[in-house]
Amino acid sequence: MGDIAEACGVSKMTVSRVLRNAEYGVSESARERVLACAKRFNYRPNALAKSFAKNRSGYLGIALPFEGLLGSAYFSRLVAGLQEGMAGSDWQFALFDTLSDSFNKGDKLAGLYHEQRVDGLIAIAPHSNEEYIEKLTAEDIPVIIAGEPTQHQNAISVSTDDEDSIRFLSDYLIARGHREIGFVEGPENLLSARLRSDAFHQQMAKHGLPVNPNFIFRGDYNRSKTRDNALQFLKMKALPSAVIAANDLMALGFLDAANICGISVPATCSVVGVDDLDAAKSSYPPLTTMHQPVRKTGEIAMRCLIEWTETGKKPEPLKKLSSTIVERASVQAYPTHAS
Amino acid sequence: MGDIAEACGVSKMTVSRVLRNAEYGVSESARERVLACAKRFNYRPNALAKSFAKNRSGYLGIALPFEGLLGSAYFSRLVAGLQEGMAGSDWQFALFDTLSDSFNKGDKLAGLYHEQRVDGLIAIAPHSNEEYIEKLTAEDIPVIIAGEPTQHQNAISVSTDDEDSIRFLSDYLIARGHREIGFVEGPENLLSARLRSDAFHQQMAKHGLPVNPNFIFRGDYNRSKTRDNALQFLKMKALPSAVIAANDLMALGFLDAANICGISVPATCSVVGVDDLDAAKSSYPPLTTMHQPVRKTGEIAMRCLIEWTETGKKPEPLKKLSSTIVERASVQAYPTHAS
DNA sequence: TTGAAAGCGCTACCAG
DNA sequence: CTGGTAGCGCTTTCAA
Repeated sequence: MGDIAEACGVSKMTVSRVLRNAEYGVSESARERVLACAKRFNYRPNALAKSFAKNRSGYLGIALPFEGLLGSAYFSRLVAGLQEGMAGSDWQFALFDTLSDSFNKGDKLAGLYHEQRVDGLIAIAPHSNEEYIEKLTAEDIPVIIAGEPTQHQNAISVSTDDEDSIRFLSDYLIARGHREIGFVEGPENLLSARLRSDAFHQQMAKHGLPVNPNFIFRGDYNRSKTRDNALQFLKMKALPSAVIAANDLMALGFLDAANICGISVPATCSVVGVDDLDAAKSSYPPLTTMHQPVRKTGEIAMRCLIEWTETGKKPEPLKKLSSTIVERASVQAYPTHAS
Repeated sequence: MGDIAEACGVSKMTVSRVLRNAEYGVSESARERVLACAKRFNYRPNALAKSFAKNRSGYLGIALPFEGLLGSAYFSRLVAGLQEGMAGSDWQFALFDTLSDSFNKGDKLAGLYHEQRVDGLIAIAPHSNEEYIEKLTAEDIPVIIAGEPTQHQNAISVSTDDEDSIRFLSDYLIARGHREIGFVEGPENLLSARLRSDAFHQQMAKHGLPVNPNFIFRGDYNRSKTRDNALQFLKMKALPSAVIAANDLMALGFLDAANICGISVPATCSVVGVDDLDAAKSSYPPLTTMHQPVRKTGEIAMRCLIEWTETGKKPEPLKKLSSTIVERASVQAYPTHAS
């Protein structure tokens, strides 16, 4: 930078101003000269020096459990949103695994911030409210939880509204004449799965409809496991006219089983899921499901985070985005064999 | 750091030495005092300052097309390897999308390096030999291509050996009495897909076996597309006794179709794939496939990159890792109806 | 074994 | 509108 100042016969300051795109405080002629010179010298601003001087790393961290999440459609959608939310800005992504260094996750992540490796964090932990959130929040580190509502006091989160999806789906099927409705459960130890299950039972109760325990089975958010369980389930003499799966993966597993058994969906039994995975578009038959605005979640989370790190002002604590139904071909309205 | 030097009655230098874990050049007593003091002060080294002084960002970039790859099992496996390769080191991951900023990918990535935002790059571009590789290589930027062999001169890559997998699979089926073998093709525009296809034809020719064009169809590395095409395919009166899918996703799609049609795998038709996705373990029936050492690929790539950035010595140009078969339940040996 | 000094490349702050 | 000066927190170099 000194070189180019010298070559142009101006001070480093002027050069700095021009290069920083400061719109004021520099004459046009000087600006042009400097710009030309910079190009000639093939000048590259040094991000390290800049970071150091401004006391900002320029990196925003994404913290998530690599195993399981990194390869999921959910992650890629969320990141697409994060990207969108940071479009046009000069921030960069850093990536951290909350599983490694598990012995001291809180310290690790907090350290990242204190050591100025990142200026803020997005925590993706849809599967549990990890304890590290508490520590980060307590230390006033800019961190936003994406994808899961959290019970932590003062923590900021942006998520989709799981319970609402299930309620909607229950109403949807009931409105279409279904009375006997089955449910495929997610893993017991996951908050979101419990929330979904509760919402189903509540909504059935609200409509005065009984829940037949035979029509409930576990799939653990897993396609092949659900398939295997459904293979048993479908042997029952009396089937429900519809089944709600707590997520798409399980709905897909149910379809796999139905195809193997030669049971027709939706003629014999309707199926709905939650998530709207890419695969739900092209399943056999295409799956009616709740589209979760995961991408939007990421976008909002990122905007909040940037706002927070740039202004220092902590945003509102919680946002829940609601889902919308995508009607495809796995639901039969007014089934003739409905009880 | 000054504070703690003062408090201990030593110089900043001594403190620096202690904190850097320099094994020599400092007395035990001084070391202990400094360490204690640092703990008391809750001292945090500032990574920014360190980076600046050492002229290293501490970040290694992973460049990939977010869309399509970010949510894939392939990506997560590769990253697991990268992580392994960087275990114990002080490097961090940065993440860049080769699709955004597509207008000037080369410049963008090169810029990242020149601006010192990253000290090296892993390029994951299994689907094409992007032009930006050329630019990076020409500028002697430490970049390693993971997952795909490359034709670029001087570029360094670590990849799995696709052709070898297909050759092995062909031999494997032939050795088990199969004579009429079908093939599910990947997308035409992908190098790896063409390579796999060529390998199949070559190997059949080598054994003096004809390839029936009716037994070849396209799946484009896509599960549901393959399912739909296979649904047609399986209507043929004469089927091959085995089918090789150029990847697991397509093998899975083929299984979907077989299940829907009620065609028994492997009794009627055997199926094999390439990749060994998680889903291949639990498909119906479980899939016999080639396990690609994707994780290993990542690990080696990362080790090479670190070596390169730390020593400045460019590693050997190309490594190909070979695959091993995982025998499950989708192949029938010595089918009775083989021609 | 220790310490003093210089400097990494940039920005902030205050003068002119 | 412009330029000087003073750091940012660490490492490197050299001298004691």
